[in-house]
Amino acid sequence: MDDALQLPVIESDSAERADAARNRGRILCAARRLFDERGAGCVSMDDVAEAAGVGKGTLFRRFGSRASLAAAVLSERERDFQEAIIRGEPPLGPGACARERLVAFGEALLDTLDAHCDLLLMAETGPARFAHPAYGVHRLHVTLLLHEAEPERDAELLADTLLAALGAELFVYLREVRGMPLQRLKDGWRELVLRSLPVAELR
Amino acid sequence: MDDALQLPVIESDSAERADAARNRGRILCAARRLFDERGAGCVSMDDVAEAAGVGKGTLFRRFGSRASLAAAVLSERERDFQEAIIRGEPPLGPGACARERLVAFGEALLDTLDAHCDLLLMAETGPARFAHPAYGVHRLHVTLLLHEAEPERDAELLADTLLAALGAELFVYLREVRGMPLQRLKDGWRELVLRSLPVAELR
DNA sequence: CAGCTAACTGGACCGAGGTCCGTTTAGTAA
DNA sequence: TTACTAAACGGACCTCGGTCCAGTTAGCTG
Repeated sequence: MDDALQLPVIESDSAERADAARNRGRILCAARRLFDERGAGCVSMDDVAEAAGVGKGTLFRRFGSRASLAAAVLSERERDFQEAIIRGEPPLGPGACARERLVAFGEALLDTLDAHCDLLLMAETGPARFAHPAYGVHRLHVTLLLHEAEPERDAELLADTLLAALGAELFVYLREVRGMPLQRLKDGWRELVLRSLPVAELR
Repeated sequence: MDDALQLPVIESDSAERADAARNRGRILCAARRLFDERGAGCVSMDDVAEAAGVGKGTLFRRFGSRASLAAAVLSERERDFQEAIIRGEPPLGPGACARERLVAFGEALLDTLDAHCDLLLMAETGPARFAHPAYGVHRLHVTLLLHEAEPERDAELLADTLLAALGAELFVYLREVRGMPLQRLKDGWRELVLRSLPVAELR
């Protein structure tokens, strides 16, 4: 079924020179450490370059932008997440009905946001969110589920709309400014999804 | 009823010195002209300062940030919009049922986005969106309507969630990258709202 | 091993948003 | 008119994301 949507987030370039690979490793390692120590918001790209013992040009050659670097640091988690969605256990993976899978998808994403909101914020800044391959995967997944639950619906649009409710900026605002607990956001998501989709008739 | 929510977007500071007022006017005028000529994305703050014949410090003293300047330029339109919401004709203003008012609200906001998307994008960049008073007004309005339609619901959270579907970044993505026509977004909004709220029982 | 080239490197550089602070000026009180 | 002060002014300056390009090097080929 939807196995076809497995897009590797990071393609290890087969024709990558040894020094390039080494520097990529150094950069990722240094970035991970700095983000962990100070929080992603307090680390500049110069900091990363210096900590990795690498010039700024190299840093940007490897990871075209700040948002991209954040995404790369998160790629492991994202890969696991995609794996769980595509081949994992229900209700996240195949086997459950579309509505339940959607609810589980959102709740899992909210957990990820809770754990890495500063990094995700950095990755989703500005239009970067929509450009990132991970967003494409999420959108496709949600679109397919929506289509499965209700084929007549405008699933494409609704997918992007629902995903907007799981954006990092909104999340941070709701949690930190409005002070809403995580569970409340999950309940809200569940309610939103259940109301937006009809109950499956034939099951 | 909800007349109480009228928050003036721009409070003309009563104790504002004459030179300050003059410069504020110059800046707004120059900004409006430049944005109009080149599009908001191609105008730097230095450009605005120079065109207004004012130092950069003055520009930032008057309007603390780029996002704020954009908001100020939009404030006229926003004031009209708030007026229409609070005291205008139904279905946007009071008189229609909450669901219809919500649908109308979103459609009107989508029209505004369509007309001024570059300015709104500039105004909503990053966390600025949530900080702006206009967002507060919109949120309050939507919250009250939701509460009216279904008092048991978590209206606070749902309001922010629904507003996320009307964000400028999402709008630009849907229109320009995904190529969706405006009417499609309006239909999607209507569908989303109607499904999220129960039909009024007593009318 | 020598020669070649495509890829990589790194730091100088740029533009833009935003801050700082010494100077100027509007408004007021004597 | 003069003296005084709080406010406004403006441009030098800072930080930071991102680009450029001259020099270097990995890895292949003969």
